[in-house]
Amino acid sequence: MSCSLSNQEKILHLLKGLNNQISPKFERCTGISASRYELLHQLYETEEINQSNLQKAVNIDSGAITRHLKQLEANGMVTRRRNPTDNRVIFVRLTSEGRKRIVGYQKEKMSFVNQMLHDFNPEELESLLDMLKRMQNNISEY
Amino acid sequence: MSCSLSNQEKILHLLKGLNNQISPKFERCTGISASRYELLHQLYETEEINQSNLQKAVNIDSGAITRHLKQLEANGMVTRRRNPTDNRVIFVRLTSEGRKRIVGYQKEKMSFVNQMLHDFNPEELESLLDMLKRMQNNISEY
DNA sequence: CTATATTTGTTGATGGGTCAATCATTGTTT
DNA sequence: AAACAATGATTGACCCATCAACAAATATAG
Repeated sequence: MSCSLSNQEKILHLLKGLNNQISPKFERCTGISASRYELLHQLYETEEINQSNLQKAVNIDSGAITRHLKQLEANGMVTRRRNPTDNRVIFVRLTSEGRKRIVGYQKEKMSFVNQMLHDFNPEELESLLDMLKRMQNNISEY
Repeated sequence: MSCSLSNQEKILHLLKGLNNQISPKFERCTGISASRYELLHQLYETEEINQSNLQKAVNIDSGAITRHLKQLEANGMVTRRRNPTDNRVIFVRLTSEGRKRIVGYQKEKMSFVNQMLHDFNPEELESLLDMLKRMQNNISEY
């Protein structure tokens, strides 16, 4: 990119490019997409959860949540059942197969993220975390 | 996301979530997608350029470059012509209409990015830039 | 009790990226 | 000159997100 860009513009450009690199490399490294991984990870930590809360945790569209879960269900990684006391709600849980598979994904994911941040010290990690949160907060208000 | 995540994992989650927020909001704010904007901006700064160099500047797949340019061409924003001395190469330039429109996009884009980073001081901007570059470099080697 | 509002989840359409295969053209090697 | 390699661009397939519309169920207001 041209030198005529401000730092703010460069930051935007880098965020976009970084994400475009992360997506396919994460999937190649771990064998699963980032959103699928997050869904499974959330289910690993919570015995059972409804789709609405999963959606809030993973932070993507509810339509996308449904599609992911349907495919994970077809793959035998999760099960879904309707809440008998509120038929709007669908509960989701990991199958034992899913519980087994998440362990390998976690290792690969840690490997990937540690590589990405291998030369960051703890202060930098805290600082980066803070800045990312602030940016997210700043554009939430848009 | 659960408190059981390390800072590295939180950073990855935030990067992903941030980008998912930036994409639609950038487009809503400016009226054009981020990649289209970058393509047009690159053409604004260079009288004429081939697609291969555009692809390097904007950092997306050459197939995506072709698709974007074909639509921009259909919209009357750019023109494309084959290099008479090397028939593999296609040159692209902004039309006068495109040149006119980019100005408005630039203003809106600056508005968007200034909002996103409104509470960052110059040291933080430099620091963030440096960290994003290092992450990009770290995963390039993956 | 009825009407209205809200919530949860589903589906279709769309846009944007990657991956891979392909074609045409040019460059390099033998 | 011919064979092979590399380059630039195109296209198809696929994945993933958003947006919007919708249906069913529950909650709330009157």
